[in-house]
Amino acid sequence: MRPELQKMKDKKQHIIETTLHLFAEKGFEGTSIREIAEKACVNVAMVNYYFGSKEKLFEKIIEYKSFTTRGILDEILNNQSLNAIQKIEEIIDTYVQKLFTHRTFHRLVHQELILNQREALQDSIVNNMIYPNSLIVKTVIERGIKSGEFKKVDPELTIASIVGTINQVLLSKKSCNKLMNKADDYIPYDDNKFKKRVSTHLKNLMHDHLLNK
Amino acid sequence: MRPELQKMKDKKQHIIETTLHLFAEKGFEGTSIREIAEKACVNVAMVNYYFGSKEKLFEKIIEYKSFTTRGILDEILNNQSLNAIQKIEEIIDTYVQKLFTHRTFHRLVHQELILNQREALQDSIVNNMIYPNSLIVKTVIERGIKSGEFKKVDPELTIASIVGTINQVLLSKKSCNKLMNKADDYIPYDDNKFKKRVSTHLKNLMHDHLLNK
DNA sequence: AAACTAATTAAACGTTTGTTTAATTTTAAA
DNA sequence: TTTAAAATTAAACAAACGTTTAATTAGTTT
Repeated sequence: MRPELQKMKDKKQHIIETTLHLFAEKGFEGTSIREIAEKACVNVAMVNYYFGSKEKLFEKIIEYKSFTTRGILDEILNNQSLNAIQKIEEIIDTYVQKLFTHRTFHRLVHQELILNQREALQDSIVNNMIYPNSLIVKTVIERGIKSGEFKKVDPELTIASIVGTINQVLLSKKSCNKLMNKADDYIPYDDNKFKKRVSTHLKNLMHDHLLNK
Repeated sequence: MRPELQKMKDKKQHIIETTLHLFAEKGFEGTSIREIAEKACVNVAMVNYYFGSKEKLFEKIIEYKSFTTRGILDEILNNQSLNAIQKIEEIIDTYVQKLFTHRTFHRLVHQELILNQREALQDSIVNNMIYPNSLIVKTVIERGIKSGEFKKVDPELTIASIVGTINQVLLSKKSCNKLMNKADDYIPYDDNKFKKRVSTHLKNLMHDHLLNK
């Protein structure tokens, strides 16, 4: 029973990965189960056999993928050897790294947030993914303000500026390339120099904005 | 023929407005023509009679709505009585005002950018809406740098920070309220105090980031 | 008032959708 | 090797989809 169960898990994961990319490219409603089955090389019925329904498959994707993206920020928050601005820098590096690497998943999450469908799923995204992370960053900023290391900024909107900048760049390859004066076929997200450029900009921005001078 | 044509135009506009909200809430594929017809109180066939197809209706919405959101930034750029940082402040006010007011439309645009469907439409959005505006802001920043009023920042990513911050807040009511510690039924986008808060934060951020001290 | 065009309708078109069924094959345990 | 459960399949399901048709009503022009 063991190796069989393993195979099933592989197949389930394979369907999840395939569907993630299809959903991110074409949207939930824009992707048919037959399309998923074809691209994942499984029978149409297998999707419902494994996941129950298209919507439950969606929820499984969010659940499965958000599990892999958690818990790194906590370490930064509690790292005693870093001062406030160093923590912010670490947070920026972490966000850039994570969001760039898992950009397909984050596109899907954004799609789901923008739409007013599937309220439970939206709640789960906000409460389990977005809010806990924001809270950690907010704590870092507020402690920095309290200790006098930071100016009295707007903590919540400062977070929005960090995450929003990255999201703006990840939004679409086409709009990113146009803004950056790159060729249409350039893939900025695989370019480490570009990643570095984004995190450098954000660190400069936060230095200017947060530090008392 | 005059009043009849007028009536038709009203009906077309009415369908456009109705569809805009449906598309923004449920997505293009998630909205059926029958739903549109019902909500707009017209016969199902009228949509195809007026617009030819669902996709052409989509293009008309983008075309119609982007026409109403153009040409304000040019005035700021060419206003001789403003210095560079004052122009940035005006740009921030304009962006906050415009994006908050037309947030339904901008959600739709973002959806379309995030998806890799309908390439022509995406091109049109990038080339006719996003790029021209970015170019103006970029020019303001670059002139500010040249004149010594601004530090040598990354112009493109500074734009991403301005627009990205606003978009982050506009992304979803739920995530915005959670981040801002507001009640679930609070509508931040209709609250002028919140609008003011966003533009104040952005002006502070840009002061810190751009100005030579 | 007649003639013509545009607007509107209900009904039907063929596809595609997500899902289910029932039969078959594969797999692991007895 | 038999047996029972799990995995896989092709086929079918009703419902919903975007779109078209053909008939009717409304409006304008002559």
